[in-house]
Amino acid sequence: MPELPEVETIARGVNERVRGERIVAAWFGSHREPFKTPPAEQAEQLEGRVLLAIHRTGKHIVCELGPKGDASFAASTQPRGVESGLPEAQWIVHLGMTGRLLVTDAGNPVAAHTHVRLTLVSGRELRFVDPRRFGRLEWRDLRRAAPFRAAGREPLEIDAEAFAALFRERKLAVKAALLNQSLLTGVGNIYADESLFRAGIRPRRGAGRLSRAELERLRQALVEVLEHAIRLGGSSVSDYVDADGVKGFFQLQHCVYQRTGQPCRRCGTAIRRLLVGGRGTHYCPHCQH
DNA sequence: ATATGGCCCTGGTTGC
DNA sequence: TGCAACCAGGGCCATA
Repeated sequence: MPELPEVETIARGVNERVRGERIVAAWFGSHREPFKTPPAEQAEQLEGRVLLAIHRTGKHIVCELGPKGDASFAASTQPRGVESGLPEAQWIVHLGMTGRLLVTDAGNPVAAHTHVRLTLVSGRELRFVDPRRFGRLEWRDLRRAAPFRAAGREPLEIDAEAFAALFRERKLAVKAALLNQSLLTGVGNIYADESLFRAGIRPRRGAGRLSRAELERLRQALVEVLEHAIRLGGSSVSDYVDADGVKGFFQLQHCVYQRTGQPCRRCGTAIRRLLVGGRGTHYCPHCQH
């Protein structure tokens, strides 16, 4: 399930590969996809624009797009990477649980559940594949709307004071608070469990009942876990792969996530599993208090 | 206002 | 061996 480190890895990979390329054709295959913008409008708008940059905000991939140009003409006259200028629109991709954004040669076989194919000047394609269709695709015209902003704060940027304020007075479990995207953006089930383990805090503790020291431990644990995972290319559980189809390696570092019954790496106690806010939750009963 | 639980959707795993 | 029930959970929505 792509969370902040996986989305960061994918956004970086896609950016390196397609930045500066012009989209010459856009194909949207499924009309059952919960598109935030009608698929026909997205396809029509994407065609002819240059991908200026691709980056991550929370769990969202934001593609910055230049003004419309003549796709067929541009193909032969615009060297790759020379385009500049301010973005005129954004294409927002949320991968949901099983979404993938892949860069591939146009001739390569099209995987099942491929919902979008963007043909690029170079002959390659940017493809959106999502078996469970929990992903979301949105078009934003920057001439009429503000740039995309996630509701919650970035865990890698928030300072100790603001972090503590997010949890103050809250009655819900600290794990549920970590997963709430309107508080923090980008944290999902894996990194919530792993950061709580690293901070030594039980997932069912009330968010508002944590001491200031515990909250600061949690914030630091979150930063360390997320940055470590980014360095390793994310966690490959289920079928996650990056823009090149390469797996990440952080799953090998997991201390608690999906390790129910296995010995804690620190103390040897069997890892326990329970349900918090309807999500499978893993913790060490000895190391976490 | 905050918090909770159901729903969507498919593939992999489990159980009979 | 085969097939059905079950589980995975991010975000959104209705409800308390």
